[in-house]
Amino acid sequence: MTPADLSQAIQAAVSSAVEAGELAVAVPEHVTVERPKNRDHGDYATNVALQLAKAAGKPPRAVAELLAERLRGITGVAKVDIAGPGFLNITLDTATAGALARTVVEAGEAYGRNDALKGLKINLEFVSANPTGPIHIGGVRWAAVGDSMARVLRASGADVTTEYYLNDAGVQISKFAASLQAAANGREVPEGGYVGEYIVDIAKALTDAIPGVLDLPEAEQLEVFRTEGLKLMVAEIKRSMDEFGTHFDVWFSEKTLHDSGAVEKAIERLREQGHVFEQDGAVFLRTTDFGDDKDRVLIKADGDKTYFAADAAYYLSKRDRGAEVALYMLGADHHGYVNRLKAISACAGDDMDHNIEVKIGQFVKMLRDGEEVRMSKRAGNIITIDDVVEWIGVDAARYTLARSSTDSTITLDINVLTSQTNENRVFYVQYAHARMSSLRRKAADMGITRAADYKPELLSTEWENELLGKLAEFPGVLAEAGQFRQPHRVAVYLEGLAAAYHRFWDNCPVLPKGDDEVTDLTHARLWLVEATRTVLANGLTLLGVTAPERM
RNA sequence: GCGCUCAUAGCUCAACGGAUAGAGCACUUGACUACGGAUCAAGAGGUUGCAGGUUCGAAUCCUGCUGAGCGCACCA
Repeated sequence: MTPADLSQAIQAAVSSAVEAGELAVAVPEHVTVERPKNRDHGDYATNVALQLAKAAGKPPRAVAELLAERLRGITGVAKVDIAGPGFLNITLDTATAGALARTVVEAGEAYGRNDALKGLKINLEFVSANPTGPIHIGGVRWAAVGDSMARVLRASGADVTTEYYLNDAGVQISKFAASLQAAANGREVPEGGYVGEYIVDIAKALTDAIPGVLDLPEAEQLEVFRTEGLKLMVAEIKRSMDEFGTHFDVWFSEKTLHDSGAVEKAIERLREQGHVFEQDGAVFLRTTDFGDDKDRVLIKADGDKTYFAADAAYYLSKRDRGAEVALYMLGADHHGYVNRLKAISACAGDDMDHNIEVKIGQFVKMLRDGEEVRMSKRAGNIITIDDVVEWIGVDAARYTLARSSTDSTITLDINVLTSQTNENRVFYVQYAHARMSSLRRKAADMGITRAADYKPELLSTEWENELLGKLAEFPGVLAEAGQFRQPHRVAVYLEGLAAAYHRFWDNCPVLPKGDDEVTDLTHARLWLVEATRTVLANGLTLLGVTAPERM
């Protein structure tokens, strides 16, 4: 019996009490069932009586009593207690709790998947760093979190399109091209241009690929550096992302929005909605109607479209392509954009509280030898995604970056992470998986296979009960991670699961020693181990981290 | 000046409005003739930045304050 099953059973109990006229409340849509921290509080606890008490006009404990009567009649429920202000503490019988292990093993990779977001079409945009340099550490955080986000959302049934927005039009690209040209000609990088090894590298790659480029007239030369340099840089970014295990379904070019007339069309559509006005020769969107602190220019007095106008066209493109929710993941330096982005949605006639979501992620600080390493894309002295992978590997990087809430700034100590000590929590989790894999190999060597006549009631120790409880939590954790858009919950969960397994390991021998017989308990524990291995592997996959058989 | 975000153990981080705020690291003390000791057990470590408010209950929600980061273009 999973917490979800129990939740439904409690809902049914509420309905029953309502129908019997004992409780005058609306049946709640969702009943919370959680694993109490304190084991004296049973296998599961619900606060539903506390929440219904006010509406019912009865003391919480009286409501709890009504429900407890009904819950005690459910098959598999061993005990129901009322505790504290009105919590219901529920204990399952051992066989019912243990049956979950087999359920998990049989579901395999599908265990944990749920329908919390079924049918929701989400466009998830992340990273989207300018293609004028390598992805830096902030982008790496988004690559890790965004990719996990996509996996988590899909596991909850959402239809997700991942997207990288390439700012391949405009002034920054011109500066990038000019910087390449300068480097190729051995000249000083122009004021405000890009410097760094990668500029020299790309310039060289470009002149190697197109030998006659330096003989062209300046203007033509610059154009070649612009188009070809951009291609090389984007290819670099794609390679880095690929090596990082991060996949984008769509690489969306800003330039195509301008070239196709999509920007003009977007402005027209916003005008039809009545939120566009003209002033001092420029065309504005009245974003202040929807919470922005000033109106935003779409077309400047000189006739040029702004970056903001392209943003509006891009949002509409996402919606036109079928996304019900446009989910943006932006760095903290872009938090000022949230209101204007949401206003675009509202100005287009959409629901700004539903059709658009903007997640802001805090910065990543890096320490080396106890001092902060400063990073500046434009200054050249940068920590790139490739550096991070080289230093700590994809698994440790993805796990470490994805295990914290994006609301938190995180500090990564390069010395610690390069030393590969067990401070990298990913090792703790992966080690648990390696141990289970080892156990599986060992069992196979001994000729032991899991018996079909699984006897779940034999899993009766506190360590087995705790581990089973953890396994049962997984689908709920996944659903919450999806609903709250917080993939880090998966990592936090996995650490708890790994800890529960390590404790089980220390207290519950699985395989027979010496000449001991293979017993039903051996088989039952093998089911439990395999179930745990399955969930650990499923969770690690959601984070884009490998589940090693050996370490 | 205005706005957004953040503030939890010495450090790095958790905690759908729920019961005694949890992990890891570091520190102290134990457990290897058991399937992988990259593990486990025990101990110590907190006025959840400060002050009010909302309620059965607040780290969580509201207000004010303090501190930090970031943002406030007819730039991209």
